[in-house]
Amino acid sequence: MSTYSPDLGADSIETGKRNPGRPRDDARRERILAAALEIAAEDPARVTLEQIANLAGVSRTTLYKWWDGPYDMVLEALMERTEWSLLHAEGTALERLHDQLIDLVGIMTDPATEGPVRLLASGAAADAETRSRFSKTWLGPRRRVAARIVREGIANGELREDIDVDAVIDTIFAPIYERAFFTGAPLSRELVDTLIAIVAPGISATPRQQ
Amino acid sequence: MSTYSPDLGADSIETGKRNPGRPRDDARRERILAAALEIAAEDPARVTLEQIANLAGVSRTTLYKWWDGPYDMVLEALMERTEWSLLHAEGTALERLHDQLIDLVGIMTDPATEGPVRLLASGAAADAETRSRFSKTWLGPRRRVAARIVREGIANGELREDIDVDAVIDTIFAPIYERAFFTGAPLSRELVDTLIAIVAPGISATPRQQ
DNA sequence: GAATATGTGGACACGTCGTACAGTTTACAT
DNA sequence: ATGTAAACTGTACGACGTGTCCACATATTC
Repeated sequence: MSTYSPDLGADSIETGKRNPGRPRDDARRERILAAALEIAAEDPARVTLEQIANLAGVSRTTLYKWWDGPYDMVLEALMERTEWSLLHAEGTALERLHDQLIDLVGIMTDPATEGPVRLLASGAAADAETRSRFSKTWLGPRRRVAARIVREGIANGELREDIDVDAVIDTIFAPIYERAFFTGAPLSRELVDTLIAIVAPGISATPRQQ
Repeated sequence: MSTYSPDLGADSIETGKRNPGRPRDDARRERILAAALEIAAEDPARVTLEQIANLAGVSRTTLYKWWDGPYDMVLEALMERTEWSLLHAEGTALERLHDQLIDLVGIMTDPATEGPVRLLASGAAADAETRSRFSKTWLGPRRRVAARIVREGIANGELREDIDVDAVIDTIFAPIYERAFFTGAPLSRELVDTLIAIVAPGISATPRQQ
């Protein structure tokens, strides 16, 4: 039900008015999200409402009030801790795509975020509704940044005009996910270099000859 | 524990001897695998030992004897029904890779196999041991076929000598899986064409100019 | 103090899991 | 025929997570 819940029960900034009743304890909320993320990082199989409630020192009932379930909590927690990866740097389109891939490799390599993302992906693969949630919330923002980079590259003549933006993004991002989720093959900066090198000639307006 | 169990309890071909005791009922085994696959296709959330046992008209105890759990059964059943996709056709390396991609799209589009593969992928993303099982049993054979095609392409001068075979395979296969499992974006022959077109200039020995 | 919303803790029925065990069925061997 | 061995059945059990309910305590506003 809740997706983000930014400042529920807290002051309404515009009106300066408070809702009647006991306000939501924000420290509690953060403890809960931290607990969910920590358990997801250590052992995805142990991500359960009971375990999260225990680790956060909170009643299980409270979790039901604010979240749909463990998936919901991990998604919300992860989003807050990976906002940094949505900033885009300077340079050519290929360089900026390269940087974004490096960020993704960083997330999938960091023990604190690797497990949680795996858990989310697992849910997405299994259930259609969860899949659209994962797609919208996790993949969406990243794909939008990449799409913007590609379109700017097309506009300034660096990239070909006739490329399929979505397919290009798939081509460079999907291998990272496949390795992390399915093959278990290592992720590295070299891999990112290689992926970009494979795709570059096919999307550059003036393909390099060699 | 069991991965394939080809002819346990049946005649040992070499010796012509039978193990003592009641032989395994093969019809029963097939009913069980069919049931597992059918439920996985219809509703992955309902893939449970009890449901499979009921649909197959079999005792739950029997399932424990031969398989580790539902995952095991679906994997075994799916492998038997997708053997056809491991045959490789004729043509240039790019054409053969194209055909293999089409086969994969076929599997991920067929309602009978789409759900099961999703279930397997979901388990792989969540658990390390399951991941290596999925990688070895499902992805492995497909990647080996693709790797062979790429290496032959290199050998006969169609493809560049300095390409990273694994990375190339990732680049064209991973987008199919990402769409099926995560974004929910449609799979089509056109997508396969597009993917090949993006990668082709980067791996061809004599890149096409346009 | 009254009203209101958050948070607690215990209880319940439900479903799945993994294991155990006694009993039956089906084959082979003598 | 009788015995042996392994497949298969049916049932039961404890453990665990889920989802929901309810009475009660706590914090804040009006």
